[in-house]
Amino acid sequence: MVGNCQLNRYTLSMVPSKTQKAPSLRADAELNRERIVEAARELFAERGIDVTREEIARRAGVGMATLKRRYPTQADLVAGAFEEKMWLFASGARKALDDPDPWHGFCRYVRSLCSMQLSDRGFSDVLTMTFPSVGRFEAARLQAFEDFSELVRRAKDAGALREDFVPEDLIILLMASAGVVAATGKLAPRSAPRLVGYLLQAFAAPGGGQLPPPPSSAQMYKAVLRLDGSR
Amino acid sequence: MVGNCQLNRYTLSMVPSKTQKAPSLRADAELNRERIVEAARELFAERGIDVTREEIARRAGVGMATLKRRYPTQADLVAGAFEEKMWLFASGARKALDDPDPWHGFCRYVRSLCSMQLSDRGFSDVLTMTFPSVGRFEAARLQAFEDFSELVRRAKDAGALREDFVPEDLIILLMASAGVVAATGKLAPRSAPRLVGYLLQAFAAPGGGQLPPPPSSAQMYKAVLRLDGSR
DNA sequence: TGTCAAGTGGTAATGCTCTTCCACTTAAAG
DNA sequence: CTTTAAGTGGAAGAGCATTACCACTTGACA
Repeated sequence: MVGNCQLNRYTLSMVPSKTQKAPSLRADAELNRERIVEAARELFAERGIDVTREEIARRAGVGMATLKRRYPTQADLVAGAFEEKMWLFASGARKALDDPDPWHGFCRYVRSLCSMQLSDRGFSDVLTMTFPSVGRFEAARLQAFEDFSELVRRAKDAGALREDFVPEDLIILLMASAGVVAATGKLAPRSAPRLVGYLLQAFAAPGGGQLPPPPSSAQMYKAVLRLDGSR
Repeated sequence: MVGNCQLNRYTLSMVPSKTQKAPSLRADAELNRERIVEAARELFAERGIDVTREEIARRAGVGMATLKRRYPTQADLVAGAFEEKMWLFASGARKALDDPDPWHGFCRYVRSLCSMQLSDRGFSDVLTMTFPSVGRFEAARLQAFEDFSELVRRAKDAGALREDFVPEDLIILLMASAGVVAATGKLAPRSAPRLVGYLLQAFAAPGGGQLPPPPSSAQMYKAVLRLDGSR
């Protein structure tokens, strides 16, 4: 499932070379492929991974047939659009390990993931909910999970992270945050970080930590009712 | 479900009488209507509010035309299926106010909402995400929000709830929990309460509180990949 | 019991997206 | 420049869920 990589230091497989994916594609065809990926990234980021393929083709300026030829299914397209970002997600955990203060690295990493979710609804979907391209990202996911687990160990040893925290709690946090992002739409930048703030405080062994301010009551009300045209 | 019970306070508006909704419906037609609502409740609970209307008609044992006549849109159907539960949701906040210990009432209420989400995916959807029947439940929602706000005030006065908590944080919690429920499928009963446990601890002024145990790593892995046939 | 409007289910029509097919275009190699 | 296979867009077709229609059935009331 995890694939054949496994990367002593994931250098090679870390960045999947494009030639690997497109071994021999005519120049114009390759250009079209890139346009498609770009269009998919934009639309996924704006509206999540459920945008229609026709719309992607339209924005990319290609015909449906071309899209279909390059990326036969929605899952292929999602994989193509988010592969790099998944590795960014993974490399973030590795970078967090470099932080001399493991708890600081932990918080920074979690917050950075939340930011990624906020700036890209599609990525938020991919990380947690509705998973169309199952084994596609497993290498990256596993790598991130292993590094994060090590980070957890260190943060516990430093006495900053509660002992009963388990790495799977990160997944729960990502799902929770994704739920908030999906539900609050435009207001997400105000509410999702607040959730994360609460959770980081709950994860901390003693007390510490700052809590971001909440959105206003009226804003929240509109968000729930979707009166603001979100989603 | 909640029926015509409930609390002299908001007796009238609390329970929308069925005669109001169906002023004069032939006996057999009324029976069919009830069958539809029942079928919708079952299917919504199992698979969320996106089940196809055709399937609902099939389970109810009526034709599509009948369904359409009674409940022209999905939103009408959702409103019909969840109206009682929304009032249960609201009355829970009122009941929580009766608790002599406001913080205890607070926690119990929040946990009960989480339970409702767990036992009914559709209700989880209705409470937070994708909201098709906008102004339909607003009376109940508003009632719940007011009572909950009062509960928050008391819990703060008792020194049990942190001062910077705002009632809107409950909505964030519900959205977060809904995200976890939606994402983890069958595993939700193990993961959503853990999220709520963390959050309640974060909400508490000092420390206190129990944290439910997390699901196993393998389970979580399968949940994320949707290998368990969930959803 | 007879009447009839309310109520019913099947089916055809609509709308939306994805998929398939095919004649035309064009990059690339000799 | 010529050749040709890779690549292209549009249009037609298939699948699915919702909506509209219509001839038939049945509860309710006199």
